Formats: sequence, C-alpha cells, structure tokens
Amino acid sequence: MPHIPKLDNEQLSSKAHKILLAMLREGAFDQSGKLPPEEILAQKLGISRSVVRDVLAAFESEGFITRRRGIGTIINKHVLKVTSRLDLEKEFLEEVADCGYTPSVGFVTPSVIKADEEAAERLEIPVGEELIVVERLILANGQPAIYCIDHLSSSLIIDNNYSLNDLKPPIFSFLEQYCHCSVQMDLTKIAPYLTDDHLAEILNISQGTPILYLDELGYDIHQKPVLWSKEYYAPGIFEFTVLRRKI
Amino acid sequence: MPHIPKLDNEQLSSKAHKILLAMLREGAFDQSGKLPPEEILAQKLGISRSVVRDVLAAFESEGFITRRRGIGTIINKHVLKVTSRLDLEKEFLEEVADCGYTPSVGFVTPSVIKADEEAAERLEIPVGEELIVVERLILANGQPAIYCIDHLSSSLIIDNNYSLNDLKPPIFSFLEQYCHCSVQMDLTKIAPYLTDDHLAEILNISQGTPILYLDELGYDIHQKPVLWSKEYYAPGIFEFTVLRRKI
DNA sequence: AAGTGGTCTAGACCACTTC
DNA sequence: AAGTGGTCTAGACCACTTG
Repeated sequence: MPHIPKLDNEQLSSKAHKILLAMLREGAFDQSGKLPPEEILAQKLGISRSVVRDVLAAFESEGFITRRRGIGTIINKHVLKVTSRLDLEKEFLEEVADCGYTPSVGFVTPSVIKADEEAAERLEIPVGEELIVVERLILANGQPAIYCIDHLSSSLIIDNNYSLNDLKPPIFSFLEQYCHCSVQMDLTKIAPYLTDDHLAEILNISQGTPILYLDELGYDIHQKPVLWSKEYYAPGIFEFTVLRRKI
Repeated sequence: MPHIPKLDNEQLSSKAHKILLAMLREGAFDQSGKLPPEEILAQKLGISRSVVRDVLAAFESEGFITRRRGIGTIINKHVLKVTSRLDLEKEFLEEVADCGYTPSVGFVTPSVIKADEEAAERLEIPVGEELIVVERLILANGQPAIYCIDHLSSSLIIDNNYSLNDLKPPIFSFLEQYCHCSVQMDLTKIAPYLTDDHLAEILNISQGTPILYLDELGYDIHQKPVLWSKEYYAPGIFEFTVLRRKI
C-alpha cells in the first residue's frame, strides 16, 4: 500500500480530499484498483471514519469511485481518465486548454437589445425588457471552436459602473462583479444542428456540416434564470462525454 | 410548514429518502422553496441529524437541492421538473414512457459476428473474438424513435442456456441473467450525425436530417467494458437535457 | 469467520447569513 | 444574536462478500 501522509489541523476533510484526489490521479492505487478500507484511511490520515466517508461520498458523487459493501472502494479509472465531461461546468478557455489546445478569443461583440418572446420566456422576464447580448468566438490553436451567444437581463445589474470592456472576460465574472449573483447550476439542452451560411463563415466550416448546438440556462441560488447561452461547437475539436448513472 | 410523518423502524434513511422525495415532487415545500432545517427534519422524522444529512447529500448529488450554510436547503425546482436527463441512466422503454409516449418495440435482430478493430478496442477484447450484436428499434406512439445496436462479447456469457428470445428484453436483463454482471456506470459520447440512406429508412425520416448519435460504453464493477451501444435518435421526440455542476 | 462499506446515535463546535 | 448548514468525534451495530 502506498504511503499516505498525515494531516495537520486545517480543514481536515478538505485536505484529505485534495490528497486522496491527487493520489487517485497519480495512480497511486492502480495496483489494487481500490482505495484502502475506510478504517485504515481514517487511521493513516489521522481523522475519524465519518470524515473519510464524507470525502469518499464526494468522490462517489463525481463518479470517481464506486463503493460496495463487502467489496471495498473501487476506483473508476475510466472516469478519472476523461478530460472533458459535459455534466461538469467548465469555462470555455479552461475547456479548450484541458483538451490540449491553446485557447484564445476570436471576437467579443456586446450589444443591447429588447427581449423577444423566446428570450423573455427563457429568462422569465417581460417581452421587450432590455437584454445584454454578447457574441463570442473561442479559438483552439487559432481555429474557430465555439461560437457562443450569451443573454442576460439588464435588470440584474446592480452596479452600473461598467464598460463594454467588462464583458470581454468570461460572462461569469461580469455576473459576479456587477450583478452580485452567480450561476450555481445549469440545465443544458443538446441538439444537432445543420450549419447554415452565417455559422459556416464564423466557424470556418462547410455549410451543411452537422454540429452540436447547446442551449444552456444558468440559474442562481434563488432559482432565477440569470444567463441564457446558445453555443455552437465546431466539429472535430472536442469530445462530448457524459457520465451516466443510475440513481 | 407541511405535515411530515414520523417513521417506524425499517431502513430509516431509505424511508426518509422516499418520503422527502415524494414531498419534493408534490411541491409540499413550494411556498418557501426550501426544506425545513436539518434539526427540525430530524425531530419530525424521528431520526438523528446525521441520517437526515445523508439523505440530503443524496438529493444534492442528484441535483435536486442545493445546501448553503446560513441560508438553508434550497429546492432546485427547475431540476425536479426535468423528465429526461441525459446524465441519468434509464432504459429505453421507461425513457419513452416518461416523455409521455406509448413505448413499443419495432424489431429486435440478434446476430453473432467477429469483433472488428473498433469493437475490439472499445470492449478491450481481441480482434476476431465472437460478439453478440443486437439491433433494436424502439417506437414512441408507434413512430420510430431510437435505433440501437448493442455489442457484447460472447466470452462474458457464463450460463450458455439461453435462446435468441432472451435477447429481446432490455440487454441489461441478459447481462445480469446470463453473464452475472451489471452495468454500474457508463460513459457516453455525443455527436451529431447526418442521416444516411439506411438510417432514413429505419427511422422513417429524410436523408440529410441532422440527428443525435450516442456512443455508450458500459462498465461493470471491475472496470471491464461489458456493453457497447450505438444509438441513433429520431428528431423531435426527446429533449436531451444535462444538469451541469461545478465540482 | 473475517473484512468490507452502510446505518445510526448523541453530542460538540465552527462558518456563514440575516436581522 | 440567532439561525442555518458544515465539520468532526467516538462509538455501536448491521448487511453484504469472500474464503
């Protein structure tokens, strides 16, 4: 069994989480394919079994391990290996980088419009309300990868002291800084899409190519939809993997 | 606050889970949008706070609630509302039914072939090994909805006492009964697909229609890939929603 | 029979949010 | 200050898997 370091006193569970996750990723337990028993982990880490179980519960909910009574804590090596999971939120630039490309931004075009019926319905605001719309092109190794259109209601803005430049970083920063709200969860609808003229030009692909379209609605802690994004992904750059589990 | 029943002695946490989930689904807490405090839930249900917390942790990992220190346990009503989530495994017939259609089976065509390079690589078996392949068409309200091609290695079969008829029910049943293994988790790759001649005929749609293609690899508890499925979804029948969270 | 994770209790104290 | 969920302990017993 590999060496497991003892922890000092500072957020025991968080430290245990980091240490064990790092060890999982490094393949420290590859030989057995299992984590040591909870009792042993508790001893080695110098914490109680409950804390160990909390940490393992977190890993399990992320799909990294499976626990079975009488068997042990099995490491889901195939899940650990996946770099890009659709069921986990990631910022575009991070996503591009994690997939092995150099990320950059092609263009960012903010504008202000009135909400049409669709936008009003999705964002639960009145038709005609002022919307901030940001069109954005993300590049991977200099090639167009993601074309994204963010929509957020102007009424969310608490601090009006912003410029259009503040819309250039990831939209989540803007939401936090000027709207004092954050997207804690989002529901994304996936659909296939036949590339049209406009998109073909933006993504530099042939018209008629089938691509993935994601319709993403982000909610804050109060269950209010605060960000609606339409995203078009150029083909051949990402793999879209989802971990599916029985509940 | 709504009435919360007290439990007798029989799998306390499991009963608490069922009761609270039913109440969540019925909208018993819609007025506040929150669950009562953990301490109160523990009292009302007649169980300790730890058990309550275990149940809430399960709900949280399914995305149904969000817990915030100092605020409370927020109910994610938009998540509870979603009938079909791609990040949760469901059998085809159940999926069709949950989306409001009457499910039926168009055809089931089992066959035995030798593994080609792709199948061998995905299922981690030698090229040329015997494979059971089942082609299946699922109907929704009598219309073609899902065309699925299951692949599993013959070497998994422990009990050879089966007939082709045993391949007609969901393939998971066959795996459990004759291979003594079950898919505990799967990784699914999503891609857009341009309907070709063959698929157009099967799904009764126009050639050139963009549809969703899912490449699903199911693993057993030993991390062995046991089931590889290719699935083609007719357009306009399902919505593919994924809950995305930060971890 | 031995070893594993699962359930459960009773309590203490901490960190964050709201008033 | 009061109320919320988060962390943590120390222990008991149960249910399942394996030899």
